[in-house]
Amino acid sequence: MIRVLLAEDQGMMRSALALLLDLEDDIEVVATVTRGDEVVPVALTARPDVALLDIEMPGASGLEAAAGLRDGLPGCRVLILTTFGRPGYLRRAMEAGAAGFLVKDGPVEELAAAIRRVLAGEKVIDPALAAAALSTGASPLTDRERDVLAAAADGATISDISRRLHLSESTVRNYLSAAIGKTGTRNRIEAAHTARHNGWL
Amino acid sequence: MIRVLLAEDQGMMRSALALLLDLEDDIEVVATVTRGDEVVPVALTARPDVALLDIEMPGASGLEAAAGLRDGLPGCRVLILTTFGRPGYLRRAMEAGAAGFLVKDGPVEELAAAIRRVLAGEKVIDPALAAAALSTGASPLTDRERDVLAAAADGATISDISRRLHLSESTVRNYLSAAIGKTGTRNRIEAAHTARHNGWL
DNA sequence: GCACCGGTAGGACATTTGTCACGGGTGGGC
DNA sequence: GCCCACCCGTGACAAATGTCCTACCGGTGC
Repeated sequence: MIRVLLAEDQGMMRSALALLLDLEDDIEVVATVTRGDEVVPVALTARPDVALLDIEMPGASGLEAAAGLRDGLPGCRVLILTTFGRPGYLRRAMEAGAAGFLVKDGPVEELAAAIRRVLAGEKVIDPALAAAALSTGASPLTDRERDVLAAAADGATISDISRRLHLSESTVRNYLSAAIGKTGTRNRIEAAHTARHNGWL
Repeated sequence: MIRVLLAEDQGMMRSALALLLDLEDDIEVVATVTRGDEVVPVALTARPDVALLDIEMPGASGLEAAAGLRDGLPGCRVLILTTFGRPGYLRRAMEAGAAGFLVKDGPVEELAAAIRRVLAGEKVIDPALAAAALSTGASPLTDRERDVLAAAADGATISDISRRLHLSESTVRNYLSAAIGKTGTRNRIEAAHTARHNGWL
């Protein structure tokens, strides 16, 4: 039996996946969690062979959880399952030691198949997505530029950001300008859009 | 047997729900579609008793599809199933003649139960959500304000919007200013956030 | 040692954005 | 007929935003 840990915050998706996976006779869902920060502690006692992680979760992202698992439970394979096939997500998933990356499109049968394949040591990645990740390249944003852009993306003004990040207003303007330039856009809103689209936020 | 039409664009969710519903012995999924604009045509031949509609779909939203069904196939009950419990969504769903409104949290068992209840003529609505919808109130935005804010939300500048909507730049500024005022926010980004959060876009 | 990059900051400047006061037009409700 | 809401527009003004240049500091790589 393949022991699976399932991390997914959306209730209906979580229970549907758990039910479907349990229908497979070689797969057993040994634990389900709803928050990213519960993944590692629960995995340490449940000892899954494969962890199926959503990315967008409260507490911690699936990518952070993947990195935590690599350190805390190295034998456990990580399979990322996400709504958004953003190039940056795939890149970061691989850097966090994930063995596979699936998007929540495509049929459910893919899922069980992917679980068996990562357990056999294979890497499971959508080829089209891999190509997109390679062509898009790594994020051009520095850490600070990312922070500032993320803050600006939810409506903060320059002075809000400067207070929130303990920077001078001039510095914030410089970072924002740099982020806009590097993303090839015309203002902070477009910059935030393309950064999000590419998984750079 | 309860005949169900399932409209959901996300592949894994769609097939998972279809499978789970078919496991119930009094429910039969007679059609699945992936786009909002396929709902009515398919329903006219498949003749479902209940239509289970996602809101965010390509082609047309589930809310538009619900209105189409009310006109084209009045006997069919509509059950909206969505990720976001936005007050405005619930309000618009009811106005479009929906019999129920479920969020994709909570267990899958709720789903089959809700289907049976709407077929029995009941309205199925999360009480907490109903309270939020009532307290938030209807959208204060006029049609034009909504259009302009929506355009601004994805990075368009004033002159972009004026060209896209065939308005003068001054007019666009006035509408944006009005939208910012009515949402009680400080700039277009915050205005877009709260409008989206409340389901006004 | 030196070049380079990232973080931080200031100043000057043009552009964009947001506000306000005002006007006109249209259509619906009482 | 009158009022009101919505549509569309102008002009002026203040505030925020975006760009560019300069500068200093610490670390990293050669």
